[in-house]
Order: sequence, then C-alpha cells, then structure tokens
Amino acid sequence: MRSAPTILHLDMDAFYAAAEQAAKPSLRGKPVIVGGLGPRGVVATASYEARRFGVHSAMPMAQARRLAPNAAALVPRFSFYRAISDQVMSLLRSLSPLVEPLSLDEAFVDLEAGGVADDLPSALAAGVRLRADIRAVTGLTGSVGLAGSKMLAKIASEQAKPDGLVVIEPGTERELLGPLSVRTLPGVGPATGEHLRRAGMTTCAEVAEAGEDELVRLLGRAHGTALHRMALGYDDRPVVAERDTKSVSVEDTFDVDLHDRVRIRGEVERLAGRCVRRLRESGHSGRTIVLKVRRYDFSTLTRSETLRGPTDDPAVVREAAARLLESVDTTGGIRLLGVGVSGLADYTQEDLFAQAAVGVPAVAPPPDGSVPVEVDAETADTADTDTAAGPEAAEAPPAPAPAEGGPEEPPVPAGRRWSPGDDVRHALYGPGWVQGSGVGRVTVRFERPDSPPGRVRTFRIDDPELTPSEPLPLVEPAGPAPEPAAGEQSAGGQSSSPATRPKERSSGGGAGDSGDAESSRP
DNA sequence: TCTGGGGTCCTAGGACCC
DNA sequence: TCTGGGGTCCTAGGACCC
Repeated sequence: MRSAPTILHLDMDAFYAAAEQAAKPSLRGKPVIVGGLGPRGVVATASYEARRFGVHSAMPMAQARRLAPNAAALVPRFSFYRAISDQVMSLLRSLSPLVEPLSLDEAFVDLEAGGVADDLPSALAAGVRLRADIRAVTGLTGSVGLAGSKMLAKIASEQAKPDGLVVIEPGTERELLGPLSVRTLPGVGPATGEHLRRAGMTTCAEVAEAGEDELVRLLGRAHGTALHRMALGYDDRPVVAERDTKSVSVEDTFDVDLHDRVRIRGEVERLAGRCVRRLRESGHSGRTIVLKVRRYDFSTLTRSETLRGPTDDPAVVREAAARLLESVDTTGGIRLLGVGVSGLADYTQEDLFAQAAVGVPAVAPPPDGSVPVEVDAETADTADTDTAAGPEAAEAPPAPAPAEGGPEEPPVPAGRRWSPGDDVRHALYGPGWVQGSGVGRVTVRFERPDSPPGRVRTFRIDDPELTPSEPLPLVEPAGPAPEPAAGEQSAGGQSSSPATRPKERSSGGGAGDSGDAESSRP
C-alpha cells in the first residue's frame, strides 16, 4: 500500500479481437469472435460488438455462433498478438524496470520504482501518455487503472474499460470496495464465491466484517487471511518483474473422444515430444513428469512421476508419460490428454551428461518400488541427436478423430490447410486473409491494415498463386502517430483532479492514414 | 455440437527422517 | 513398548487466472 496511486495496471481492450479488426478493415465495427473453431472450441476473446449479443470469453464457440450468427469467427494468431504485445511491453518498460506481465495483454507497472511518478498528478500524466503511446504505436486501445496497490489498480482498469483511465485514490479504497461483489476480489472464483454466499457474504464489506478467524475457518489459512486483507483494501504485494517458470505443459482436446488404447498411447508420446521441445526452447530441464487425462464425462485426473534428476531428453519424458498412462483406465473414452514437466532446473542436457559422467543416475526408481529405470547407454546416446520429437515431429493437427471406436484414423482432410483469419498472399491480388474454406475452395478477402475494406475472391485450395504469409504491421513504422483519444475519467475517490494532460503527441509524418477513425478531442 | 490451453498456488495425506 | 512432534518430499486434486 502506498499513499500515491503509482501502481499502474494496463489491460488491452478485447485484445485478440481488436488486433484482428485492426488488421482487417472489413471487420471494424462488426462482431468478431476469436477462438477454437472445432466442435469443442471456446471463445478466447469477443469484440465489443459481439459482446452485445451475449458472447463472452470461455463460452463454447457453438453457443457463441448461435448468439451471433453473423459474427466473423477467427482462429487465434498468437505470434501476431505476441508481436503487438512486445511493442506494448516495451512502452511499459520505458516507464519502469518493474513491469510484471500477466499475459499478452495485461501488466502491472510500478511507476514509483521507475521514477516517473510519485504523486497523483505525475501518475495520471504517465497513464494518459501511455494510453496515447499505445494507440500511436499499435493502433489499439488499452485501459489503465492507477492505485496504491495491485488489487485496486486492477479493479480500476476494469472500471475504465473500454478505452479509459480510472484512478482510485489511496484512502478511498475501503468505501469503494464495500458495496462491490466478493467476486471482484482476486482469488474469488465461482467455488469460493458460492462458499461465501452460503455463509451469508456477497459483498466485500460483509467479508471485511466477518473477521479473519471466520474466513480462515471457512477457506483455510492462506486463502482466508489473504481474502480478509483484500476485502479491507490491504494489499502490499510488490510488482515483480521476473518470475521463474515453474512448469511447462501441452495438452490437446480431441474433436471426438478417443477409445483406442494404441491411438491414446501414440497421442501421449506425441504430446511428450511437443512438451520437451517447449521445455528446451525455454532453456529448462525438469524432474517431474505429469500426465493429464480428461475423460468422456469431463472428470480429470493427473498422474506424476519424479525422476532422480532433471531431464530434457524426449525419450525419457516419452517413456515416463507412457508408463504413467499404464495406470489410467481409459474405458468410456478420453477427450483430452496432456503432458507436463515441473520441478524445472535451468540447466539442460549438457549438464545432465556432466552429472552422468560422474555417476549420478538420471532416473529415479518408480515410487512403488518396482524395478528401477536406469538411463542406459542407448537412451543417453540418442539424447543429443534426437530433436525433441519423435517421427511424428511433422505435427499433424490434434486428431481429426477416428470414426467412433474405430482403431484407424482417417487422413487429415485436405481442406484444413487454410483456417479463417490466416494471412495469405496472392501472386496477382497481393495480401489478404482467409475468410473461409470448404469443399476444395478457399475464400480470401484482399485488404490490408491501411487499406479500405477489400473485396472477396474464391480460389481452389491448391491454387499455386496463393501462399501463406506473415501478418502486416498494423501501423507503418515510419507512419504518422494518431492523436490520443480522450477517455480519461477519474473515479474512485472524490478525486476529480485536474487531469494534467501531457503535451499532445506531435505526429511524426504527414502522409497516410492509419485507416481507423481517430477520435481526437482537444 | 457443453465446457480450450497455458499457467499458478494451495491443501492434504503418506512416506521418511531426525 | 507405545507413542511424540517437526520438517521435507512426493502425489493427487482443486480453485483460480487470462
């Protein structure tokens, strides 16, 4: 807790959907849903236009499409979002070394540690300028919360959405929190919310009044004390810039439940390969292998095994995962499989070899005391040549699922090559994106971030003139900087405060237009 | 056409050691 | 011969977050 609102929380507005709308002029002002398009897909982000139909994150895509049948449904393009996120995060790091990203589109910033703010006016100025800079650099909008703690900064940015800024002045937090739902507090989800409701608490004030002992009795030590403090507005968690990764995992939900044991084992081994590749990319090895299985009825179980030392050997992880699968009953069908590694160490295989050289076994005996598994010469030999994935490295998409119960899997249908939203380039028509594909055809809309809405053309899916391509930048690097939008308000306290507006950004260049209508108020 | 994928943290019980 | 407590590690599950 601090006496000036120098903790900033940034939350980009409907990030994935907004990025798609910025990239695809024909989608601006229209409902857009980004998420999984398969039969079991869910919504990752819905544009504000789509939210008006009742569509929201984590909703099954099928339901979303019933609610908003005319919405554009697009597959997420994470590398594109990451590139935008990197731009935003570097703007944040120009404010302070203490930046704590929570996801691609969200972060805390400690303005005080950065020396850019030590009181309300300077914090407000930094927030206003940040929003303008984000708009200029990415073409997208983000909402900013400013407060004396992380919890309240986050609540503030939520209140600021979309495209706004809210300050909660220190000293006003308790009265502000009091009437809010307990679900506002971090760590209170559906289960805890229901738990508290049954105990007669639905607002933060009621939680605060209940007292710490009561909450600990209800929710356990850690959760109870934390919640009581939060409800009172006490939160002194620091902004932490670098958090060590604790685990790496991959999982796939199948379009149709898997029954065939051989197929299931094959998928587990494929996932193990993918997991190890990710593990190695992150520069880690790990000791504990976790297998995750979700059954036909959505019940989920995990099985884990801890090795004597860390590994990033695909064969070792694959074999451990397969061993864990042996103890799982798969009758009835499997809808999801996952493989993870935790107990991470920084070093990788070379160090493990160094250990092996001095005689430390890499693999511990299974906990049940059965035959110990040793790293034998063969395994060790393959370790540095094996490229993290088995023969399946080519990476077939997660299972177009066999006909019910059938042991054979059909080949990947040819039409899968183009997903809605993919960037493409046509030799004649230039850059565009896939609007849809089916029965041997693919429909492409030809437009770019800085063009007017483009027109649509249809091709054969194997048209040689049509190739996948990289996303175009949303804002031309040398281009003009759009004017900042006004959306700032001051809420929370009686604040009001003269919004120390920073100087308007002077736009760098004259030509062009970022395409989006900018609302620039004086 | 019910319910993704990648994480984090906490709890609880048993093993094991001192 | 009956009975400690504390600490750590491991496993499994659950809640929560974006």
